[in-house]
Amino acid sequence: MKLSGGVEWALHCCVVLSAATAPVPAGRLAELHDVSPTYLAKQLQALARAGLIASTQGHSGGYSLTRAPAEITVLDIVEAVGGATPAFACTEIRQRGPMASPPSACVRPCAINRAMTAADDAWRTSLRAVSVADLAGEVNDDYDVDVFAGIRGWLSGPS
Amino acid sequence: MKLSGGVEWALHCCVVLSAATAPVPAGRLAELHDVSPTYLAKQLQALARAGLIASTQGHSGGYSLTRAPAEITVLDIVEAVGGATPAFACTEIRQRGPMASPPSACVRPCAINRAMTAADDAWRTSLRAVSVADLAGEVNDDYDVDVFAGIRGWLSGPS
DNA sequence: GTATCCATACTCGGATAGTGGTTGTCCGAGTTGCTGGGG
DNA sequence: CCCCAGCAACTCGGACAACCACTATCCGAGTATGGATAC
Repeated sequence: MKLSGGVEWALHCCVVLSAATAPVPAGRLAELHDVSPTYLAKQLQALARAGLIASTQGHSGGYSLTRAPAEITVLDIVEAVGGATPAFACTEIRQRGPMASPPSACVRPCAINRAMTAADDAWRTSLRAVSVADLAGEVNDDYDVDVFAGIRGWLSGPS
Repeated sequence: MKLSGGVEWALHCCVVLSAATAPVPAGRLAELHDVSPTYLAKQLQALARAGLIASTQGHSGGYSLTRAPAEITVLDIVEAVGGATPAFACTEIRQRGPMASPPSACVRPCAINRAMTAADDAWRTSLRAVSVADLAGEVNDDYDVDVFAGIRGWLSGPS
């Protein structure tokens, strides 16, 4: 039960992108967060494949959000990077072994599967309730200064 | 983002144990569910280490629940087998890189960590709301016959 | 007949290999912006 | 002065290894049962 560490990177990148005014290259994002540039590129590619961010090639290219920050939920990012398959996969144990239930009696998921799926839904619902815009607002509220103004300045700066 | 498959086995075993009247050996549980006996033993050991089930050694020994089925939640089992560490681990990215926040400004968790932790709490709350007794009741309601009477008979039967 | 002892077989428990997925890395394809020359 | 062709540098994208957790397995430690034996 472990979530891919790249999810955290992707979330931070999306928050930064929501404040950027121009496409940001993957290398610049990696430098800003002090993480492996090549591996971060992999996560950004996953986000691009999911349609959350768009890539601009060539000089002064990079990544930018495709939708308004308020229209991108944390769940979108987590599913794009970490995979959308539920954490729990029922293998239908009840249909195996000497006391196996006949398939005709297994029209609905078993009780264990229902409980795990309900928990998974609760998890997803909680993540769906938070948008990138919400995150950005909270980050700014946490500190007294305007963090994103500083980031914007650094992004447009040299090197 | 994948939950250990052994969690499903452990849940089924606990439901079966809630219906058993005598200790059940690990090998018998494995035969009932048609799974690897040695690997299932590992999961049962984890449950025993967590204090959810007790082992009786020697002839006619086996595993049995230590508490009433209503006092054992699904979360207890999931944490015992799959580990109790949260799925999301914040690495404090905000304190790294050229725009790092000073540690003095990081008294509370960052917004991303808060959102992920809230979702994790929702997941755990959902699992905590279901007990082994609830599962057993639902399983019986799903079928017309008394499933556990059959299982009890098979458990006391030969080979 | 009863109590004791012992051999047996059965149980769990931790230490030990194999495998898929996440982590980390690399180089090639494609596009943009700039520069220089020509009209 | 304006336009165009060429170049160079920068960007992403997918294909390629290394490490760790989950999967699967084995053999040793310990104990209750059952029977045989002595009283």
